[in-house]
Amino acid sequence: MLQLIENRLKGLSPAESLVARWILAHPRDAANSTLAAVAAACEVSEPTVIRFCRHLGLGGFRDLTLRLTESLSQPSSFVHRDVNRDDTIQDAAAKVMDSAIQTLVSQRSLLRNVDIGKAANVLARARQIVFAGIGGSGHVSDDAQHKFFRLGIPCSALSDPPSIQQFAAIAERGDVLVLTSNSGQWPELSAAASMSRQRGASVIALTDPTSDLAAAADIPIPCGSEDETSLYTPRNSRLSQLAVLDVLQVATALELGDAAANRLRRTKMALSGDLTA
Amino acid sequence: MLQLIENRLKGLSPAESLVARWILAHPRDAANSTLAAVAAACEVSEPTVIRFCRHLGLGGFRDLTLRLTESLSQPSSFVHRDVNRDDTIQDAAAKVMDSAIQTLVSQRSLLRNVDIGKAANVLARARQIVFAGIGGSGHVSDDAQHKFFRLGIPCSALSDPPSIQQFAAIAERGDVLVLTSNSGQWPELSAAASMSRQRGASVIALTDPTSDLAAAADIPIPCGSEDETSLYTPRNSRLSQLAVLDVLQVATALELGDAAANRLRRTKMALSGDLTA
DNA sequence: CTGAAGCATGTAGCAAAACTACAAGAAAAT
DNA sequence: ATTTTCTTGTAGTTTTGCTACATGCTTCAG
Repeated sequence: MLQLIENRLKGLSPAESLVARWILAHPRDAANSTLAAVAAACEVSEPTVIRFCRHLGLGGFRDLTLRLTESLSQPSSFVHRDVNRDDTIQDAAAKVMDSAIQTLVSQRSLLRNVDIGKAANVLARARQIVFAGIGGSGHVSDDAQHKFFRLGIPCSALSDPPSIQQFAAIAERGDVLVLTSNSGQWPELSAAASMSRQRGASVIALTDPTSDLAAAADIPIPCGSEDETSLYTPRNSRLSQLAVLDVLQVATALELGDAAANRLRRTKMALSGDLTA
Repeated sequence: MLQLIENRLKGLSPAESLVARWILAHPRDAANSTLAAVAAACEVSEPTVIRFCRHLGLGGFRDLTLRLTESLSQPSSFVHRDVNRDDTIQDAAAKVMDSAIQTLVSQRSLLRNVDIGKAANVLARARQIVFAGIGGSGHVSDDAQHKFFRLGIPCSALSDPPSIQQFAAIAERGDVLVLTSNSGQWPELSAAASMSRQRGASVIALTDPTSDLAAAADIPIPCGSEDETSLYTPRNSRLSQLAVLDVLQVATALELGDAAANRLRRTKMALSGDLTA
């Protein structure tokens, strides 16, 4: 959470960044204060504080205090520190692993406020699922397709804008489009989301909750909106995306019940050769 | 916190113990609800809920929600428990995330005994790097190729046995073959590793350290050897593989020094449009 | 240089939420 | 049976978070 605030710092207006800096300096106080107290301490008005919360993708001030206490209580053993050129190889390795772990830990708490059941419900009834993403997110989509087809649902994965737009043009009611994007700022993806919805398909978006894409989707799922600033930091958000898609797959399997369980069992057996016997 | 409530249970009046039991049964709901909602759910009056809070030594209802989110986010050390069909969607989601985190935590300690520097050294001097894997590991290879090319090293990714064997047949000194396999038991991969080495190429294998493939490689890197037994457990080892490849990429970048740093910087700028200006 | 448009910020008011005071009823003690 | 005490709910008060609107600043076209 604090990490998230720090990353967003430069994108905020003067008054709001005042709030951000005060919270970063007194996180413990902020978590236990009232809206009025925080506004007074920052010497800004109350609505400014609320607007600050909204810019972070939170529901309001109440949400902020909850998230703050949450992140303050988390173990700090895997806090992320950037790799720099003077690190030894072993230090760098530990840092990269730590940041990966930290990413998943934050994603875990992000998911607490998401209605996974709603997404699972839609996915379970899908006529077909199309996973789509550009660049690195394309590989995430491939992975998802490779995982969901085992539930017996027709699946495909698209990773270039022309294909994605073509699909949007022929999407039908019952189709589910799952879009993955780190920033959520590619206009092509938002356009595909809008057109698909217009044609009656459902759109799930794994992306920054404040992005255009999230706004264009039926079911936005906040995902890995963290930093990615440092030169040597890998794109950890894809790990979040993969893990969230795992969550969705498991949730969908539970929703589908025995039928899905049997298919999963048979796919496992296929690999160990038990089916041929 | 939940423990504390349980201890105090018998010392409470009837109406208050109603509240206590409801909170113990629905801690997550309680943390996100309002006083009125909790009172309604327990079928008691609002002051009763407040009195309950005071009996616990808390300041009020506000305090209760804070403390609850706090203790709920204290990850139960992310120990892995299998998802089963009776889990609620939210429970299943937490379990999936926990198992993903646990996988990375163990991978982190596995890496402590691996000479990353040796692998980075080989990679940094490579004429070309070929990433190869079958099935799910194929996507991991794609991701790696998509990441390493930014260092300026010629890279490709192969994900089917025929292609992999063809590459092994023409591998040369200076080429590096990075094989990824969960079990390390596909004979095709071990054969490709042996032939590549025989022809003077280096072979790095991300796999089970006791496997045939690990034995056939120059530099084996233990990776995600955990079992993936349960029906609903995702293949977490691929998260380990991705993270380890991140580590290798960062290590290689550090080994290459300024040249790689500049290339990384330019690839970042390309995305934000700064190069065209 | 002027005026319009858009953005940032604050003021005032509102609805809800949390909390308090008090009273009614039940159980226990005299 | 009467008083006392303890438990619980009702009604009211204060606080809190939030929204609608207005003001002022910046930016940019003409």
